[in-house]
Amino acid sequence: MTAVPQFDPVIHPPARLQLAAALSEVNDMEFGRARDLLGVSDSVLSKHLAQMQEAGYVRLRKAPLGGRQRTWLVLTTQGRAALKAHVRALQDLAGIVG
Amino acid sequence: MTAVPQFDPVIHPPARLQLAAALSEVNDMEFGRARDLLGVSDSVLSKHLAQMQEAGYVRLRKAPLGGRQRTWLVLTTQGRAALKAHVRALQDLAGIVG
DNA sequence: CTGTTCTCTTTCCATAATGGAAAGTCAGAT
DNA sequence: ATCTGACTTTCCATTATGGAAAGAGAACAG
Repeated sequence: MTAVPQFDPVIHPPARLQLAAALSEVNDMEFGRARDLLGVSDSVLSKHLAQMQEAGYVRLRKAPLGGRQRTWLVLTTQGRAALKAHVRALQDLAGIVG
Repeated sequence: MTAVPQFDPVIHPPARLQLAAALSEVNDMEFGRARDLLGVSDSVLSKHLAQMQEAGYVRLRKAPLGGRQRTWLVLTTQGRAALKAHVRALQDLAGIVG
């Protein structure tokens, strides 16, 4: 047999996986809230977002809130599919049903 | 709410996750077979195994086969549980049922 | 209009992880 | 005693990840 199917390198790393998972449960999330949720610095979240955007998994909506500009993170359909595929791949791989 | 629950750093990296998954489907696997399955070099597999052993997820059984000594990899109960927990954590996180 | 503040981005580093090649180890074959 | 096969360990190079600090843009103060 060849190799085991690879996981999506964009979505697999813990921080990005957790972010995708968190975003999958809401319509959108504020940048600052996501940063606190992951427990990382602004710069780190920003860099992860850049990669996820490049892969088309996340979209950033900039809109004012309380006077100041805020950035809202939205998991795209593609990102949602990638997350789901990851979970499914893992289940298949592990042969775990429940 | 504090941060998102962390994934087990020992079992989360792709190579080790795939190895754990592969081992979860069999009673044991030969070192060489696992190496080919993952598509890595001897040294790399050996190093991953060292970490998984240290975590108690894998046990190595050295036994002769065809005259030469071979190493058999066995996923421990603990390793199996860790894999299962990982999958479940992911499911919970993603809120994906099917 | 200019300076300040808030909210991200980008740059600059430092550290850790991952991978391969090559050298090292060890048991069994010769 | 030596050689060979099957890992293991060491050495290096590359990449990833993280934070701090400097940048950039928008809105507000004055």
